[in-house]
Amino acid sequence: MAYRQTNRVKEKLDLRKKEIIKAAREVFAENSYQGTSIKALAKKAKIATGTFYLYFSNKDALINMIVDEMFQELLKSIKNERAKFTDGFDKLKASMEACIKLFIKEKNMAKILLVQVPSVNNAFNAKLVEIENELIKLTKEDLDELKSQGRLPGEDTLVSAMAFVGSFHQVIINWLREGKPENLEEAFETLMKYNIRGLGK
Amino acid sequence: MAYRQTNRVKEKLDLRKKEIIKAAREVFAENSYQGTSIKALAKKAKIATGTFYLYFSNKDALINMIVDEMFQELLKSIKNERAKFTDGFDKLKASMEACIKLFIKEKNMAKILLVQVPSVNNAFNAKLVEIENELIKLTKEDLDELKSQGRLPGEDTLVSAMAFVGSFHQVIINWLREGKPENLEEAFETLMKYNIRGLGK
DNA sequence: TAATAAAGTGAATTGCGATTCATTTTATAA
DNA sequence: TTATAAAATGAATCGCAATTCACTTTATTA
Repeated sequence: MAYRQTNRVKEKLDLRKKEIIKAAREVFAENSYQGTSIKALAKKAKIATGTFYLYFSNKDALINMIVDEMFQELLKSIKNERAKFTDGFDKLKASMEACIKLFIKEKNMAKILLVQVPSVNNAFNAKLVEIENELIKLTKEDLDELKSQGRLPGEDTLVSAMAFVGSFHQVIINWLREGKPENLEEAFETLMKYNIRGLGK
Repeated sequence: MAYRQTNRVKEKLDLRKKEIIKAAREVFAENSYQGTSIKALAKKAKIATGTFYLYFSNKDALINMIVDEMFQELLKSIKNERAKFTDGFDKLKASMEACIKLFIKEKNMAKILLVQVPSVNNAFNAKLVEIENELIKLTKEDLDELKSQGRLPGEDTLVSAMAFVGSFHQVIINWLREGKPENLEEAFETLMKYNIRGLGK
């Protein structure tokens, strides 16, 4: 016998896998998921097309991994920021601020996630919807808590949560798509005011 | 010479074209635009696949015609309802009510337009974005008018308009996707209250 | 009713991009 | 240094769906 994968090689492979993901994020953001062939992706990642399949079973596996990573990062960031507050309104604000900050930091990633929203395949679409619904659910929990404290009017918190998340979604989408509003952080302040009033504080 | 298209035939062709569009709306709503082949569409429309190309130059031409029709219907409906009012807030409410009513009436259509949002091709995507932006623009005009009357705080009306439209968008999307909220008309009332407060009336 | 043109048909073609695979290169260990 | 297994390569294959086209059917008019 002669050859057992050594640590040095393992690290090299790990690195290369990360490079492929990085390249994928870039080309997917430039073109779209659908619009980029494995060939083009491979070119960007500086590997042969066949090599791609040594790292991912297929194109879907790749996009799923990317979306999962994004989702995890988003949730982690939200949880981190929320932990700093106890008041319901503060937590709500912290959540959305975490989103905004992450999107600013990872604009490319956000484009894939939010702008391209490709109906690519059911599994992928379902994942995006799941993320959105998770955010709505988290928001609804905050609203229910505030409502139980008598700090919000007795309206349907599900609809309010959707309105809340939807308003952010729309502004972020437009910012990603056409750069309007120019300053997302500034828009965030307006948006928060809008929604806090909307909730009926 | 022998044969000139007669009126009877012209009408038959017109009818068939409409049937194809109707069938397309149905299958696109069931599966997606991308997910339905011309063959499947033809089957639904009870024509041969080749016949499709006698009516449309290609698949894109079809979806563009459908989206255009939807857009026209939506704008017409909005304008109709708005014309009944002069007060800014009333016009705003009338616009959104017109949207909601049309979406309820044309749920299938709405699914294609809003849920599938396929990144299919740039031209198509651009059209969807255009529709959304048009709505935001119309809303912004209303807000600017209200602002000039001193009936709204001095915040960025573009961001407010996006928040307004986005909140509706989100609720409608969720209603289409998973049937929550169950009663869209009821949600509409909550949403209007939310947004009127949000605007800072 | 016969000649002709429009309308319709669906199997065959085409094109495109994901995936495979025979071959080459690189890394490991005896 | 050599034998062997892993990793990489990219041209060839495969599959799928849009589009075409040779042929059939239907409608019109002389």
